[in-house]
Amino acid sequence: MNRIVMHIDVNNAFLSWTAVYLLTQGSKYDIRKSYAVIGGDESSRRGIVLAKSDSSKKLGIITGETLYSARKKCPSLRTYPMNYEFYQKMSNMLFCLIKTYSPDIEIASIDECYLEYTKVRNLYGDELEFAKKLQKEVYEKLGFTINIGIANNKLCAKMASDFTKPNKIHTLYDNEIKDKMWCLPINDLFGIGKKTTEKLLQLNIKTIGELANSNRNNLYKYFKNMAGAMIDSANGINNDLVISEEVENKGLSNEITLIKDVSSKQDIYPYLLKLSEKVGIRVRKMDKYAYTVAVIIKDSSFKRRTHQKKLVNPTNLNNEIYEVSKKIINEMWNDDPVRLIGIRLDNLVSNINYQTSLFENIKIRENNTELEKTVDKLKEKFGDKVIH
DNA sequence: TCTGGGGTCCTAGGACCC
DNA sequence: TCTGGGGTCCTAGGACCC
Repeated sequence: MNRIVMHIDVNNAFLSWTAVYLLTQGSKYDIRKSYAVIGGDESSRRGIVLAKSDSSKKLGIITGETLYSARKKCPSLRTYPMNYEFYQKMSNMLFCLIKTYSPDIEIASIDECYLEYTKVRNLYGDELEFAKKLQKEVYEKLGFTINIGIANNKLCAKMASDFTKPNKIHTLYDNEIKDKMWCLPINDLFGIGKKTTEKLLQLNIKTIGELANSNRNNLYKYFKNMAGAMIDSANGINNDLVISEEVENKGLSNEITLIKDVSSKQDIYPYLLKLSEKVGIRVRKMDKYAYTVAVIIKDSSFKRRTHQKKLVNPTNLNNEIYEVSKKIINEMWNDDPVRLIGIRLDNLVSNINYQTSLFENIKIRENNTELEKTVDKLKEKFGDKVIH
């Protein structure tokens, strides 16, 4: 029997969820039916479109563009702020509902997941009928619409859920790939972004079909090891499994766009301190230690740079992260204006094997970790200001 | 009052070792 | 006396995704 995989995707997730939120707050007005977007805060230089309604989309507004530019396309545009906590709640409710049918789902992001249907087909029958029922149930219980893609593997299911929106179900079985996918422009293929699209167009490869039938050796010259994977994708070939266990993050980062460009060490240090605390809390919560600390900066022309340091002994202490990040910024930065600053922790491990520390030092560090964890809990309970 | 924040994976070069 | 080849680790940057 053929494998059956579904990809389930919330339509305009952030905007739909804010619409649901406003309706539960008694609003009589559904922002999904108007010229609306979810946008960042312009006064703190985060003014971009994060999600848009279908009518905004029809006017050419795209995710990622500035609100300034979106407003030029639609002067009457209404913008709403993010409500991340509520989004997380809606996301959890959606996945819980889907899990009542099968535990075999992979959460791919806050608003999409894969469902391995092969094993439960005996239970629920025809996949198309099942998808219709699921779609209806989600709308009735949670108040928003989803797209469902049905195919014989993850990639094709993902492609299918993206065909037309909203509230649609599409199939892209192996025998439909030529008809339904090969006519699409090359940038519609999952994994092909802006840069690769530009290169492919230069080679006169414009559609997924043209990529599917390209010469492997020829493409190898331009894309190296990527070439084979690209051609396979274009042919709808994909063997990825639906992985239901939650995989732990490989690393974690926090970054912040500054209200104003900063060009002195003294002004950047307080941000580094704040970020050290933020990533510190997160890594301690995971019960992990980081071997690598990286500092990320974005300059006034939006060029990103990173520098990192590998530690002899991994850490999860605010103060150690802060001291290392100060060292890094001093090495990498000569006070040119900076727009964004971030800290990333990588090479996370669960256990510490101290290479150089004496027993007493280990004791002290373990005590510090315990102390900081206690502070984390107090802050969580009573707010940031409880301890100075 | 122009351009977010959080991730993943891959590549290429240099250092170092045998 | 005149330069191989393979492997690993580390670093910086790029591409992509939501």
